[in-house]
Amino acid sequence: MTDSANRFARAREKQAAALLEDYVELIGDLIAEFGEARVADIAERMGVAQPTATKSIARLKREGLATSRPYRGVFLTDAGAAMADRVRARHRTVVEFLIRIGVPEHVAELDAEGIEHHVSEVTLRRLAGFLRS
Amino acid sequence: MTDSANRFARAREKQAAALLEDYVELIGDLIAEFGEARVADIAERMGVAQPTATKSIARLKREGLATSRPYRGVFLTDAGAAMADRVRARHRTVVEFLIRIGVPEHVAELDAEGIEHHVSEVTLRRLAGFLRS
DNA sequence: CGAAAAGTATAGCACAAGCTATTTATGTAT
DNA sequence: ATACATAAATAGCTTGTGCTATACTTTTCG
Repeated sequence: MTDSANRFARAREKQAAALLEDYVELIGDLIAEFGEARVADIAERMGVAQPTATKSIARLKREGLATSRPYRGVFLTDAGAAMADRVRARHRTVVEFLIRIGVPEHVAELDAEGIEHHVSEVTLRRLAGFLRS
Repeated sequence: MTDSANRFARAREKQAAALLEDYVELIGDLIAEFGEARVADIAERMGVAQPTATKSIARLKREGLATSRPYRGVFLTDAGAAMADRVRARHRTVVEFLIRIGVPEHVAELDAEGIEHHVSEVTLRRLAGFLRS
């Protein structure tokens, strides 16, 4: 296995986790904002059709991150809520960092959405350290 | 369409382009290094099975980035070569930037592999500016 | 209370990217 | 020159994420 093969394999794994992270964070946001997370709202905010959201939520449930009952809202498990907190904090750090180095806020938000999922713990600490300096 | 829906949609598009970028850059590297890019070498460096590489190369050809003849090597079109140059430069900038803020080189390489595809032109210029300061 | 509207689920399709197993072509060496 | 080894292509499967169309609940309102 070459070094580059390992890099690519790791990037593929991160990518597979990215969608789950986005859904979990969004569900957490909706619950905080409205007290519940409806499938229709999740779909709208994710920018996908409603059945697509339903299918992804099924995957969240399979992975133990969320629960739901038919025709009722979606809820996060403890694991899901912990992931949501972690993801939200990382997202904020990345956005603030980009803004700090001079990226317009609007662009920072766009870029962060893709970048954040590939920022390791080590790099995240460096970004946070930079923000404090 | 909500703002967040747009962010997610854009991130999805970037992701779809990411694999093509990686292949094109790698093919460029192999040609520079060995004078040709063989499917087997591409597969090994990408960390995928050979038929997976063949399939992705078919997509590159469909999108006008590469050419190939059966049982012969893979070559980049002008568009492909231009993309390879652009991607390689961006990759270097992201890695160097991470190293500059204190991320260990090894981690910088790993993280950059995922991050680079989501760095916009605007952000790239900021990163380059930071490196010059 | 019952009908319309809204929300959710299900069915079924497409495509990308991964895999293994197999076939086909090329290149090499006896 | 043929046989063997290597390389590439093809067949066919899986999973994830997207879609539209349709069916089924639930809620709301006259």
